Amino acid sequence: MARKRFDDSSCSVARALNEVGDWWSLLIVLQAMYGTRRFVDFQQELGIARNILGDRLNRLVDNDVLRKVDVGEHGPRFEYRLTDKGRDLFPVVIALRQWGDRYNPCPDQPSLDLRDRRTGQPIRQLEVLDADGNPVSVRDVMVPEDSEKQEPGATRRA
Amino acid sequence: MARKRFDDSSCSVARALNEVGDWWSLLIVLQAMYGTRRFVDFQQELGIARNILGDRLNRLVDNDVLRKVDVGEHGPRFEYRLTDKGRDLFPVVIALRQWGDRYNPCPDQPSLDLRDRRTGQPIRQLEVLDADGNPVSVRDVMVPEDSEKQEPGATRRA
DNA sequence: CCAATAGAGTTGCATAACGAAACCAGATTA
DNA sequence: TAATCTGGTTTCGTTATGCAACTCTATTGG
Repeated sequence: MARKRFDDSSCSVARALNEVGDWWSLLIVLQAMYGTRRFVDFQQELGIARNILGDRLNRLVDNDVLRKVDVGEHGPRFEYRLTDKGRDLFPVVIALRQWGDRYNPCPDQPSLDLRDRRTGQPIRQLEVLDADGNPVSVRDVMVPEDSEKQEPGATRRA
Repeated sequence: MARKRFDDSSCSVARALNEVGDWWSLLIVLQAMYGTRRFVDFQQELGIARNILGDRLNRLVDNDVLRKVDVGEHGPRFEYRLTDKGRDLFPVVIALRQWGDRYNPCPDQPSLDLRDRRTGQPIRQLEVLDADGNPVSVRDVMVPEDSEKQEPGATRRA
């Protein structure tokens, strides 16, 4: 049977995964953040099969994560560029990178050292904060009583 | 052919996706964060097929994201609980949730209102910050010259 | 004591998704 | 005119996924 989809799920995480939750989509977005824009470049840098790449690019364009731009002055040339929506996946990518660096560091290479281009400062560890700036862990989180109709089980431990 | 794997990829994002990058794993982790612990509960709350659930749970246990605990006082009873590694996926989940809330809000329901249990404060939007606390966007990021051997294309735009 | 029920899976089968390589088509270069 | 480049689509065989049915242990009800 087909993969299950979550377009109509009440859970926004599920809906997000619907768009970028497969094996390749987030890696394509990541590659786009590195500056890759053309079909062949995605194909070579990711080592993805071309049919899959075509399918994923189309889907990302459909979902407004990428924009397909015709830059063909001589011959067919297209570029896939991040939209604002795509660019806003940055925290997701960074969160995954930091998690991967922490728990699955590459044995023979140091972690990628990302820095702010202007200040030269390294990037801080992502933290979930409350409005006052206090760090919030999984266990600290709750859903107010009068708005817990969405997620099954959300009341118990949120 | 089988899905491509990235165990040995130099990219920590790819390695992270290797462990939680499929359709179900992150949703299982999310559900675990809500407090779900038993096989049947995961099955019912997620609507996942039992064989797939079994496979994913095993894989998450293998990867040390979940811990399988035998709580069988009378009859076989197991619980799948988050490890520290699993709990540290919290920022990833929150980042996805905020992205989903922003770009794919549920038409008929408000977004889940997560708050700090103690302070009652809502959770702040995740931001990527540099060491000084300045927000950093995709375009601001770079990789220092002497450490850019890891990711193809990382130099151009990081 | 026997039947029914629950928890935790496993097995079998059909279908959809994936991956590799071949193929196609317009435009450019040699 | 042939070879090449870009951007795909097609074909085909292998996996993965999903559903339903089945297993096995243990508890509960009568």
